[in-house]
Amino acid sequence: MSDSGIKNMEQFAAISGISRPTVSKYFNDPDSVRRSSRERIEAAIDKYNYRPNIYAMNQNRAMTKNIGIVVPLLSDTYFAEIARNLEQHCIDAGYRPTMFSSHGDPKFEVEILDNLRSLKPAGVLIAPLGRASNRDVLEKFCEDVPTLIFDSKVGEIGIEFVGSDNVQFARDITDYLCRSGEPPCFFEMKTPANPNAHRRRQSYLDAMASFGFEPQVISIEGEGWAFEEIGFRGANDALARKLFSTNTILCSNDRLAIGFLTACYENGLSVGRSEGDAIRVAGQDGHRLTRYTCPPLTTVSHNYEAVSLQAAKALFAAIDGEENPWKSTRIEGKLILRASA
Amino acid sequence: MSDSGIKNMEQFAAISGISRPTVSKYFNDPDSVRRSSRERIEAAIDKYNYRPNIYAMNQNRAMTKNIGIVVPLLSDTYFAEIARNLEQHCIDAGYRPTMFSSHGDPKFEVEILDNLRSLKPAGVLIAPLGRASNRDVLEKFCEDVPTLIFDSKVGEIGIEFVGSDNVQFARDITDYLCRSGEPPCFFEMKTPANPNAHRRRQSYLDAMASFGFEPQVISIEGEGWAFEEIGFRGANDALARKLFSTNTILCSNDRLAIGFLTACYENGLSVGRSEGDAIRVAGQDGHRLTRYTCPPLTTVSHNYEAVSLQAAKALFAAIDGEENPWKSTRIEGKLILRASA
DNA sequence: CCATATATTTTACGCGCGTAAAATATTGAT
DNA sequence: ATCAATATTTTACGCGCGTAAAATATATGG
Repeated sequence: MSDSGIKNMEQFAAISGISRPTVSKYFNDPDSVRRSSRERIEAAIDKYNYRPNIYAMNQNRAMTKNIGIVVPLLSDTYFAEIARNLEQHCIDAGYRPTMFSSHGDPKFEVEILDNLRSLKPAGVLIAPLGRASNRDVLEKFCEDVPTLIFDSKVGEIGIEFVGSDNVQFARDITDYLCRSGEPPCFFEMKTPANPNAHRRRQSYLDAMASFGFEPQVISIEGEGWAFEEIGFRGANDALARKLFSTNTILCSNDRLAIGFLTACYENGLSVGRSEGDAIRVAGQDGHRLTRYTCPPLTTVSHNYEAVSLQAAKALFAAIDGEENPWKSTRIEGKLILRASA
Repeated sequence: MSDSGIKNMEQFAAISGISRPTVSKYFNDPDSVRRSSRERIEAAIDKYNYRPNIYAMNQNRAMTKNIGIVVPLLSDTYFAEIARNLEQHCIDAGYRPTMFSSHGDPKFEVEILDNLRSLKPAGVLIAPLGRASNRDVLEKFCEDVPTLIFDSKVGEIGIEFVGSDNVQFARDITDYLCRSGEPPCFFEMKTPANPNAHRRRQSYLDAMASFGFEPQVISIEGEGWAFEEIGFRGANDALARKLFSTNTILCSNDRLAIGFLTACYENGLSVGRSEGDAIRVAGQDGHRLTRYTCPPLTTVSHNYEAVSLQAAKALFAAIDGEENPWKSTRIEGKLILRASA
């Protein structure tokens, strides 16, 4: 019964006994028509299952109800999780979200922005690739479309920036590791895709300095987004070369840490904070699988819900015309203590 | 310079010295206009960066170039991976894919199909939730829109079914486990969301019978898609109750196996196929992180590329008008031997 | 070079809906 | 009941493009 013979709003309006423009108003905001009209329209909708043609709706409208959600990599559970949260917030607010993944490639990112323009979105939520992003394209896009950048800050552009407080992440976990055992070294990619990695490293250095400990940073080779593999190889290599001056490793992120744990396992190093353990390993991000590594990984978790809610609300406010000065909102993470450190 | 004053195809056509309908033809198929026209149009595109209004393009067209890709859960790396592959195939074939996640909830699945109708897609690729899917809605949708169901078969509906050969998965790994040590028991969820789980169990039973071994199936409680947690709890419980009559565990899928490994770790059971190891654990799916579990997990991997390619090609053929009888294509997986078994 | 077949472009019209402005209905106070 | 003020509906027009049919250009064969 999905096609009940009603082809357009004209016919639907005729059958429900209301003028077409009133029906049009109803679909844009059910509360903008008289109660009696609304009831008649809704009865007719139930009866004939009519939906307006979405293309005709949007073609002559300055701004649609579409919102684009762009992340660097949907197969990364962190981004999948936050994208899911954002999607729900958009739906709840009456928007039509569409998700896009840059697949770790700046060319795709540019292409997505290009396609997004033609969708005439009311707004866009984007987690840029970071270092690899085309800043000019992104900046131009922000000028043309209400855009909120989250996760990785790329200049002071867009409505505002919302992300995690990576300084606090690294400070708190460094603090914890120093108090509970040997001071950690910092294990990271030499050329990380994501600028947050730099903040975490710097915060680690600052924390170590404030405690009066000598810091050590191990920067490993590797390009791309296969962090587990990069961490695994890097750890194997560093272990073979006995690079570590401490038994405690703070990884720049959880996925590197997962690779690190595998290297420890294959090198016969027992990971943990107990007497007989050889090494302590911690991560950062609160990756969903860190609970199930062996041993479970000590980490700092993003506050997914707070980040996505803040990002969504700020975008909606901007769409509604609120003019606020650019700002950066950084949300604290939560230390999660597990057996690995 | 994105807005160069050109507002519509009329103006663009005038400037490039070609009639508007010819320009329209060009955008629908650049090869359908004379070479000289094409070159002039492309020069003008470069110069003025004009793009047709996507809504106006689609509102008066029987069929769009949109393709919907629907998966049960985008945060599950298996679906994220296969969705990514499908997306690329659609783009390569000149379609505009849009990804949707049912978030494990049949209500969302129905809602997505409902929204999809109004997008007037040329076709849809859907991995249904499975057991929980609303079959009537899905069947009706398949009648109205060219739809290809993949991963989980739900009746003989849609263009064809494309998925992995789960019978072969379980047979081959059971075979391997029997030959290389004690025959395995089968560890699964009692009420799995995905019908493939049943095929795997049955195939395990058949394989065991053919070898003349006594099968054992451990079916654990748990609802939803948090498979690692369900596997972890189920394994803890089963280990405590000493339910296993063998030292070899074949898990119904990798995510259950990841939880199982964690339980082994926390119970002090060393997992592996070496002399001193207490237990062997294997999974099925080829989850991307199984390489980095401790120990790395023996599994059967989906042939992601073959599944997605077959699904995409079949859909495109149907969109192009090819009428083929419904069929089921099941693609073999590849045994991946690692340290866990 | 001409006639015919074919490829390409142009003419002409309509799709389904948004929206300003005009017309009408409703409300509230007197 | 009356009248202004306000809420709601209707009139009237146009958005940007797809597409069938008509007109024209190009290719082919003799």
